[in-house]
Amino acid sequence: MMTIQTASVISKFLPSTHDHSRCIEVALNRATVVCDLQGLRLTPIRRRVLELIWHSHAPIGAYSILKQLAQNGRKAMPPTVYRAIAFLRSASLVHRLDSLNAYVGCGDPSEAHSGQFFICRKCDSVAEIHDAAMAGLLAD
Amino acid sequence: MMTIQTASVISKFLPSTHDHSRCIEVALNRATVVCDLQGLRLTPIRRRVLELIWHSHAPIGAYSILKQLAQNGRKAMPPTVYRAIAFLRSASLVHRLDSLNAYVGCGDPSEAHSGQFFICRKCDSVAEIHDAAMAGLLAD
DNA sequence: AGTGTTAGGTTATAATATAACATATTGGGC
DNA sequence: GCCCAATATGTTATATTATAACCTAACACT
Repeated sequence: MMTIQTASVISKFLPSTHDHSRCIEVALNRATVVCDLQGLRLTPIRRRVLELIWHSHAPIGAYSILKQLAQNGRKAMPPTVYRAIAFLRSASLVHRLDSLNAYVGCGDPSEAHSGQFFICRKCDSVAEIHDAAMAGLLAD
Repeated sequence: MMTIQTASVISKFLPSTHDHSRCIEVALNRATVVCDLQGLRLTPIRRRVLELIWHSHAPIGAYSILKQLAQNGRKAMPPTVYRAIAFLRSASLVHRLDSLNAYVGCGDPSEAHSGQFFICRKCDSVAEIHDAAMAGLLAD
């Protein structure tokens, strides 16, 4: 038996009543700042994809993003979306949820990290935690 | 900040020198017992797929299993493999590693469980742990 | 303006997984 | 042993997710 500690909550489940437009606004503003600071280019496509991912706290699939991009007049193909996702992930603005083949906005893009997620089966909403001490097991 | 505890090691990384034929043998024997006890049918296809998954401690993809099944005279199609995998997973004999779209034998099929995995980037080998207390976060 | 770098467009295809329906095999009651 | 219902497998087609490869456009810097 071993012990794992020091997990911190990055984002919690929010009540369905929360003002989500505020979440989107905050996320986009943060993204702008993060990219500015790091000399990254948050182009219109990348910004739009991030906005679509933040449409809710539920993870969204790449082809769902693609459909919505296409609706807005743009004709978009898969590489467009996957490139935007790759960029956003590399900037820690978005995480991939492997178990769902889907993507979700990161609540704390201040620095690169990998976290763990809890996915609500009722509302599909996601909470993120970060555990800094798991490496302990690797000593075995 | 919150604390998560009580993670137990289900299977460790093994030295590359270990007698892997023994691992396969043990896994197949355990599978026979587990299925017997639960009234599950470990058919030749299912047994063969389990054996292929246990070919090493590295996770293996469904289509890789498929190719190897096909080599042995059987002509196999995707549903054959996916059904066998579904059965083995339902019996906790195999786990899916979402991040790799791949499957790995379970070191402790004694009862249903979901675990966490560490994947060695050098040898692709997998170690499994189980954490019983993560539900604490859900109280939020 | 010229040029090297990064971003995006376009076409095609790879890799993973399942739907839907047909056939075969199995285990259990009689 | 025979039949039936349930389970397992075969077969065909297609859905879903993701990337390769190559080309053009926009940008940033001199």
